[in-house]
Amino acid sequence: MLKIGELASKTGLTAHTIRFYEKNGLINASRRSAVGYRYYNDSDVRQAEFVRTARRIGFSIADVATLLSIRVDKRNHTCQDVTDLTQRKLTDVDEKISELASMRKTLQILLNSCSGGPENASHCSIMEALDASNVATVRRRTT
Amino acid sequence: MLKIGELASKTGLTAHTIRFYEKNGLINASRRSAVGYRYYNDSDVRQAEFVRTARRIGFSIADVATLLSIRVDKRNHTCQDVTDLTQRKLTDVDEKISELASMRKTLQILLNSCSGGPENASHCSIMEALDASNVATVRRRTT
DNA sequence: GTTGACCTTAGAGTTGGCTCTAAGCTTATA
DNA sequence: TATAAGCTTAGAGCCAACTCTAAGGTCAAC
Repeated sequence: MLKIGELASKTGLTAHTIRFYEKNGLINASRRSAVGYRYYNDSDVRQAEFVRTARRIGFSIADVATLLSIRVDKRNHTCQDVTDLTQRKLTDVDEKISELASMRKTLQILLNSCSGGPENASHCSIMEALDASNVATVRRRTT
Repeated sequence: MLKIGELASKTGLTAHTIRFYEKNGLINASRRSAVGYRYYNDSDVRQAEFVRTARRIGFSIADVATLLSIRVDKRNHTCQDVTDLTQRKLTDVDEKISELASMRKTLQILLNSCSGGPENASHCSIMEALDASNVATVRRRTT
């Protein structure tokens, strides 16, 4: 049986985070000592690792709670329940990526438009583009 | 001279957001009526549009404040000041994209590993992969 | 028997960017 | 003149996921 600090170093979570996850129903200590210390058995450790893995992949705390509820009762859930959640997450991630890709593209265009040199910014094409309110009007440099 | 609601509909910001930006030094009303109504002139409107454009591209409020300080005093800033900020932002965006791309890859592998069918989740390969703590061990389906 | 590392709790603070509320005043329209 | 739409402020609330604090109790080692 591990104490919270031991679980922390084993999982790479902090003790604070473990308590926070407990408050959110993701991790629990199957035993408490007489004075209240948390003790984690092998099954608790596996659950904590499951949580950590799922969080790293990008599942939210609410998602992980759902995954755990499937995990404890696999026979009453289908593979589709799991893939649906995973697919939703993938769609979220794709949306975020495309927003960022759009920002990236604009930033890159801005950078290409400006020399970046030590001359003063009076005619800086990035500043002009931001002022134009229509960043699409920015041109690549040809010099 | 526009009132705050007019500026809001002109820029696509809300009046709340405009006041919030004012508190953060991004937008100001060059005139107040006797009873305190904000009035925006053309220059204020252009600044508000600049702010909106920069925010849409992904610059933070602090970044926009920096850009504005360059904007009001272009002669004492260089193109490099501007490109440095833009480059930093691009690097941030790239970092976020690569985190998301890594999540995306894992999610896609998980999805490929599981049929997603109506059978119960007892042998769901996604659940198994999350349990394995080593999601890299997951296999694509060959069926 | 004292030091120092570790544990407990409730609850507040952080980050960033809004978003909203309450309570009241002003202005435009019918 | 009545009503509705719009404006003012300070300040609270929201979101996610932590992160930290205060004030104290416990435990192992020397």
